[in-house]
Amino acid sequence: MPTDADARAAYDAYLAECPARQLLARIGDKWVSLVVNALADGPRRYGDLARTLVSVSQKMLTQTLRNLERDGLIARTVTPSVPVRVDYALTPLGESLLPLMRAIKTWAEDHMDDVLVARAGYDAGAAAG
Amino acid sequence: MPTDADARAAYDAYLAECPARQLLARIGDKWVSLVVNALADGPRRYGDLARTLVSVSQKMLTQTLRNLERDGLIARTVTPSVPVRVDYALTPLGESLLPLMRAIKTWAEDHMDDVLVARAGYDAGAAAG
DNA sequence: CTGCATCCTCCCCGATACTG
DNA sequence: CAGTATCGGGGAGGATGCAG
Repeated sequence: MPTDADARAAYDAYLAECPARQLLARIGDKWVSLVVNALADGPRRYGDLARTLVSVSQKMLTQTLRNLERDGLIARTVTPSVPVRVDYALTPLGESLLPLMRAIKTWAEDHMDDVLVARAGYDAGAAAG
Repeated sequence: MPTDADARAAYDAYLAECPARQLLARIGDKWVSLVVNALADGPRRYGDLARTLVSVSQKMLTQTLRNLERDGLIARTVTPSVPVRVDYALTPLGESLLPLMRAIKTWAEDHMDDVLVARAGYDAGAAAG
């Protein structure tokens, strides 16, 4: 009768369904925030995004775009010319995320210095003994 | 002259310093949000947190707490009794994070259903061809 | 130009055992 | 009670090659 394991499984299941956790898992992803921000000003082509997010690998960019498309946050438009042209744009749902991203940016700009100071102090203390 | 590699390194360095990215990396961490929420109502003991976040391993809980302490978001208080008692509490800086967490939760509750619908539709379309 | 498949590496995290 | 140290599996992610 592994009550412990049961409780853990139940909690894991709960976490997997928790909307806030799902959202955090999404936007916490390294490339998601960057892609969303890159699309904030309007649609962009795949290659354009790749050039903007210089250090993203092709694999991760595609994977990120697919996930965002799957979640209805961005729309993918294929223009069957030669060569093919693909545009990505924020959907209304994706745009509704922008204020939240701005709030996050604002907090970061307001308080990240404090965090850095705390971090430096903690490391100094650890180094000193 | 690998201009490409240079650009990537520069961009990586930029990202590493970007406050918003640092914040996202923090709160995007699976256990950080849960610990912060668990401490929102007041100080808690280590064992108490472990029991609340049922499925967290000792290692990850300690690691998460250390990181949050290092960043000045939570305070660690040791009471040298026998056995030792350790309390964790949000600092003012950590508390300033709560409105942001609430905003995230709000967005999630307002829009996560849409995301789930989009996801189901996408998967259905993929399955159907 | 856009994107998928494969291989391969690294590191995150869980499990376990031990300490003050 | 509150950690630290160590080992090993698994998954994330980069590099490369190929396709439409």
